[in-house]
Formats: sequence, structure tokens, C-alpha cells
Amino acid sequence: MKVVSIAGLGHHVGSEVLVQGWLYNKRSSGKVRFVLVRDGTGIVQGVVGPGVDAQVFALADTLPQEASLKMGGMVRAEPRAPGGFELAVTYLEPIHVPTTPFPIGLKEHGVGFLMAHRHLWIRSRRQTPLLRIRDATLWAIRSFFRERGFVATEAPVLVGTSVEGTTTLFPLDYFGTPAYLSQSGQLYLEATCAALGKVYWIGPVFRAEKSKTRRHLIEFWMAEAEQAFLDHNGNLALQEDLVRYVVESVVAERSRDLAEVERDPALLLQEVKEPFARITYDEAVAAIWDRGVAMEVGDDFGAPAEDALSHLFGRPVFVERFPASIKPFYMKRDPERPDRVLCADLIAPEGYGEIIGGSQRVDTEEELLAQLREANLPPEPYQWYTDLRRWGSVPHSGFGLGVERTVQWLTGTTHIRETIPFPRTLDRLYP
RNA sequence: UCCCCGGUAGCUCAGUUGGCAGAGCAGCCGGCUGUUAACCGGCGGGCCGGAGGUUCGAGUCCUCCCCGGGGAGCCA
Repeated sequence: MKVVSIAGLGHHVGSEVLVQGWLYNKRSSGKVRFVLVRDGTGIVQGVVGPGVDAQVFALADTLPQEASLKMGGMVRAEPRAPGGFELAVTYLEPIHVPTTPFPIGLKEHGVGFLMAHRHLWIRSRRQTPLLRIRDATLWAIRSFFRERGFVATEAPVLVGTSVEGTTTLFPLDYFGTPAYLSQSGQLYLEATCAALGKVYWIGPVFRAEKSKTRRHLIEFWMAEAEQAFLDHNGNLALQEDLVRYVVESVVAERSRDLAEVERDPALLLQEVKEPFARITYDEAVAAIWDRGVAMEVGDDFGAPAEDALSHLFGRPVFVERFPASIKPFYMKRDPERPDRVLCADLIAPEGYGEIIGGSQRVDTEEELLAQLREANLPPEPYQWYTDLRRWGSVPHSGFGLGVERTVQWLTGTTHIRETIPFPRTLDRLYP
């Protein structure tokens, strides 16, 4: 019998095939046994009916949840079967039979219990589609940049200096020298950008903030890009193209998984159909006040303010030109208004919040040194970075997209911890 | 760091005014010829998070501690 994947069973109707996987669940009714097997691509129901070998019946009765096995039989279309196809089982071969019950049952579990069993939780019905959609998201990002001629250039994860002066870093002992886990690869991308023109990387970054919300991870993945000769407006256009490309790719590629997690693909496509909304920081503050949320001009947006913005347009919105005082030192000032910077945050709709932060970068050494001073940062550790402005400095811009936040939006997932295989959260390093 | 909620069977939870520790699921045994987290009957299963206190009597009330969850701030 030919070994096939469950996702591809539709191509084998009428043929005898073999699937290899794990027993997800079993049910029975009189003389019929239903054996649900998952293989990582999907779940199929095997039916053990009249006329089948007694030994197969016995196995269908006794194999426990998460036993690994091979199941063979004829594929047939069956509207009563989950997924529309089922296997008329004639062959069952156990590979490994657990001797203790699988901890993750099919009924409800508490979050704490699930997180403590994350290594097993990822096998369950909602988690596998989420991880496949995450994969599709990462591939879409890579394809987009590749098609646009960007070069993948990795940034180091072990670094000696901070990127965002404000954010807390994880300190390390680097053979006697203080070092940190990177919170962003951006400064290094600005260097490789001057070597290669258009660059990107996708990698893990670390924030030692004691954040405890459904939108934060201690370790998360960023997709960052940097392009020479790209100005602020070009930067927004690039981000918009990327986000639309990712949404359309994921919807095209993983519609079955989106259905499995009960996310409406039509809504996602509609949200990226029109050009994204663009408002300035000042317009955003006015809109937030208008929605009855209190905040001061000059402050960054709090969670309620960001939520209000997120629901404003029914599509992603760029909030541009923030006050320089609340943004990092490397952002270029708005020539029309020197207390503002040429930056933008992209806020996803439906309350999913900020998924991109980006800006045009400072491109003269004098200006950069001045802004380091204003940020109370010492120039020495940043000398390699300020050096970039001494030889052939050009206008350049870039951004960082939060991969998990994006997957959260694409899948409609309430908590960010389900969008990465092994989330690192406050107070949880196991498993 | 701050605010709120919780901790009772392997899991999810109920437990009244302080008065004998409960259910569903999972496990095991049996039944059912199309199940959809199947269903029906039976069986086993407890350091009520920990320490102290009040009381004739504490899962229940009080104090402290530990652990978990939700949110804020900060950010992607």
C-alpha cells in the first residue's frame, strides 16, 4: 500500500493507501469503530466495520490516545466524516503503544496546565493549524523579500549595546565582557544595507520587560528590512505591499487551517483590499479623544488608545510622524516639523494592535551624534554605527514586523502564546 | 513593579449559614451496526496549595507565604 499524507487523501479516492500517524481519538457504535488518526498534515477518520479482521477490531478497541500507528485501507468520500474523506480500514499496525494515559484530553484544560505540557499541547487540534499558518507566514515573508531582490543577511543575537535605549535587556557574561541578547537587528541591517542595498532578516529578539499581557512574549521573532535610497513614503508602500502579500499568500495556501481555527479568510482579504489608512500622530490623538479615551499629546499610545485606533478603519492603519521625544535616537526628523520624526507604526485591525514599527533613519553623522546625546547614550559603543554616516551615507529606511503579532491577527488568536511553538513568557521557561 | 481573580480526584469544576468530600471527563469492566469532545450502565480514585490562628468543629472565617491566571505600564 502506498504511504500518503492525510491532507492529500482526496487525490486517492478508491485506492488502498497507508497513513502513518498518531491516534487522536476513537469512538465506537456497536460493531463499528471509528479511529481518528492525525499525521501532522490533518486528521482522518478510519472506519473499522463488518467483515474486518478480528485482530484489527481488537486494536481499534484497545489502542490509547496518541499511540503511534500505521493504518491502511481504501479511501472513500463520505459526507459524515470530518474532512469529507475516510478510510475503510483493513490494516492496523501499532508502532508504539503508550502505557500511561495522554495528559492532554479532548475536554477543556486550564491555561497553566496546558502551558506546563506545551510539548504535548502542540499536538492538539487547534495548535497544529496555528503552527502551519505560522510556517506559511514566515515563508510568505521570505518569498516577498526574495521576489523584491532583498538579500537575507543575519544580524547577531549576542550584542554589546542596546538598540532601543528604553527597553530592558537580558545581560550575559561574554568571557568577562558584559553583553546582551539582541532586542532588534536593525542597527546591523543598516550596515549590511550599505553593502547590499536591500536587506532583511528574520530572527529571534529578546525583551526583558516584565510584560504580562496577551500581546507580549519575552522571546519573539521579528522580520526586519532595510533599504538604501528609500524614503519615508517608500517605506510605508513597501510595508503595505508586504502585509498584503503575506495575507493573500496565507489565505491561498492555508485556507483549510484557517477554517479549522474558525478564521474567516474573506474578512482578512477584505481588510487588505483597499489601500491602508494613514493618519498622523496628531490626527490619531484627536481620533482617540473622539472615541472617549483619555491621553496627553506627546505621550505614546496606551493599550486602550491603540485598541481604539485598531477599530477605527476596518483595515490596517499607519500612524505617522510621532513626537521625537518618545521614539528612538536613530529616527530622522520630519523636515517640516523638527519635533516629529519620519516614522510610522502599522496597527492591525480588530484590536490586534501594532504589528510593524518603522522609520526613515538619520543619515548625517552630526545629526546622529546630536540625537545620541539627547537620548543620554554614550557615543563610543555606537561608533561603528555612526561610522556608517561617514562614507557614502544615503537616505535609507526600514522596519520591523512582529511575526507572532501578525500570526495572531491572521488566525484570530486571543493570546500570543499560541502563535509560537514554545512561548517564553514572564515566569515560564519550561518546557 | 502595580491592580484584580483563582488553587478541592490525573484533568475541568461544584461544595449552601462553619456540621460525613461531590459531579463530569480521563482510566478499568460491560453494552450499543455511522460515531462527530459519541452515548448508556458499573468500578477504582483526595496532604481540599503551605504554615499559623479563631472555633466544640474549618474545604468554608482571619493572617502570612508559595504557585497560577487576567489586566496595566512598556513594546512588535
